[in-house]
Amino acid sequence: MSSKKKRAAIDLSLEAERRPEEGDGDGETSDGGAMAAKDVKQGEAVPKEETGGEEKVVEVVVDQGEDGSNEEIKYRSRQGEMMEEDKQPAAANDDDDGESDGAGASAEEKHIVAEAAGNGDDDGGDSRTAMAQDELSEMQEEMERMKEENRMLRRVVDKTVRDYYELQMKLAAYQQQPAADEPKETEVFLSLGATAAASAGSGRFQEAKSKEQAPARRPSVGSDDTDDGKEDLGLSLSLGASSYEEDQKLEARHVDVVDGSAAAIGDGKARPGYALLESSKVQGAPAGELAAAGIASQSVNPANRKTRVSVRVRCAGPTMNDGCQWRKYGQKVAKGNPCPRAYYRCTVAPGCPVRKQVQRCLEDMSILVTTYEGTHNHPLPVGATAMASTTSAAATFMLLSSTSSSSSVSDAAGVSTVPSSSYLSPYLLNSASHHSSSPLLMPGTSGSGGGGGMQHLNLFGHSSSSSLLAPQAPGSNKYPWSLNHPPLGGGAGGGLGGGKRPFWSTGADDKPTPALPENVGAVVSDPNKFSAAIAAAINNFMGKDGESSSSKWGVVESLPPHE
DNA sequence: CGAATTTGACCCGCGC
DNA sequence: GCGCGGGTCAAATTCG
Repeated sequence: MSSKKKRAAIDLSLEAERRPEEGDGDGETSDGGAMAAKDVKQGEAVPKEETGGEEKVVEVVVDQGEDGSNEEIKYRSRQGEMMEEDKQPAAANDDDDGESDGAGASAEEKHIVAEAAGNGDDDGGDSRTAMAQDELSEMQEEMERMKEENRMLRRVVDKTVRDYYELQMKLAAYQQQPAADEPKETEVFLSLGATAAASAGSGRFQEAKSKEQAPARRPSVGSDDTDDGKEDLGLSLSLGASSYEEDQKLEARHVDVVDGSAAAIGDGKARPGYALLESSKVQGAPAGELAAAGIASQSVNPANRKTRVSVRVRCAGPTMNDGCQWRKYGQKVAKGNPCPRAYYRCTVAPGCPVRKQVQRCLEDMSILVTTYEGTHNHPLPVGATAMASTTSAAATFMLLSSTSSSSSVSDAAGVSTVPSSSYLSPYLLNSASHHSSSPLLMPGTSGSGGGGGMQHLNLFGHSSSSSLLAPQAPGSNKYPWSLNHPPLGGGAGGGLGGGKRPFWSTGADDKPTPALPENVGAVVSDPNKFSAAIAAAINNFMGKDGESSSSKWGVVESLPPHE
């Protein structure tokens, strides 16, 4: 009856810092505010679950400086209220600083005293000793004053901190209220990256959702229309989990790696053909592999789980190199997006049920949206494993973050180490179906208001404009990928598996990549780099308040295929 | 010649 | 019940 659904989506975005000169783009952005087909799709899919569900959204926006350092962090509730980044850590630090300052003062004082005494002993002159003593007393007085001042300051700080906590609690309570009322759907949206990018990204998500959701739900994010121009590109990973408690329909989790410019794909639609994730099938990968992937074998969850992992990557090739071998078995133009959607099947192992859909993002044609479904019944190539591991971790991290967000969003930053991501291991991993039993996940879904919800986290790097991978073939085809392109290794050639065809990822050798920044590199082309990029994003995110290393955001890029 | 891709047709679920 | 749209199948075609 009550087809309750838990849905959690986490979106992690790695935004590539782009150079202005690369921004010439090819006018791909011409599609303006048009919604990406996948967005539409998502929008279509979500409605079933979200109709009537009230959403709670907490958005974390991290502004990044040009160098990628985080300059500003804000939490934004769904209702649009925005409060300054919880200075909790900062406040604590201030407090500590204050104490340490005090300690430092005392130490200094002692030092001075000792020095004065030493001088006196050395010189032995009365007058000089008297002068020293006068000086000393003066300094002591000053010290006293400073101490007093320090105490006052500390009181002020304490009070401020208390006030802050109070406000935070109030906010949390306020945010939880709606969730309690309508536990069906909760959504946490976290974005990291340039404000513009983040808001743009969230905007897109909203855009996608607004399809089926009440428009009023996300007032805070606005102007989706302006997103197009931003072209914040990069890699984002979003993880979503949805469980249909109704009968054994299926519980789906999907991790989307989405760039900020596009919405997550996930359509939670239950399709018959999705019965790919029976845990029983989880057997192919050797333990070592699983371990490497950060997957701990675990209690199998009763079948009926579908895993969907959506990866969005700026990629010029027909597909991104995920380390697996794929064979194209179909292509179709989805409504709302002129770019055809290609269907691939994993050919690494004969009976592997894993499939993937690849489609260009309408908003930014340079972005490739790859959605994986199912679980491999065979050991994964190293590259695929790496990606699986990373995306899993990212997803897990997101979940954890969002989980804690219900009480205190700031905790998200504290979730630095995400141990086993097994439960989320949807991405290409055999054990994809284990996730649900994860204790970590549970609190997230159930705790956040009883129904689970949608969580979104975006890690955006700085976004500038224009696509990194500018138009490959300037005269010929505006969107070469939108046409039936020769394989280029993308579909079936796939990478590490030792496919016959060289993957385009390595095509860098063949063809000089136009305007590709060295640091950008073909991350996507190399699954390891890809995962590294995600990891970097996560690390960056976690270390945001620390001296956020100006480390560049991972740039998920793929080199254009050689033609 | 075998393998992979293309592409139109078919199937199925969902909304109206 | 019908139409729409997404996903899959399989014959035809292309490529190495």
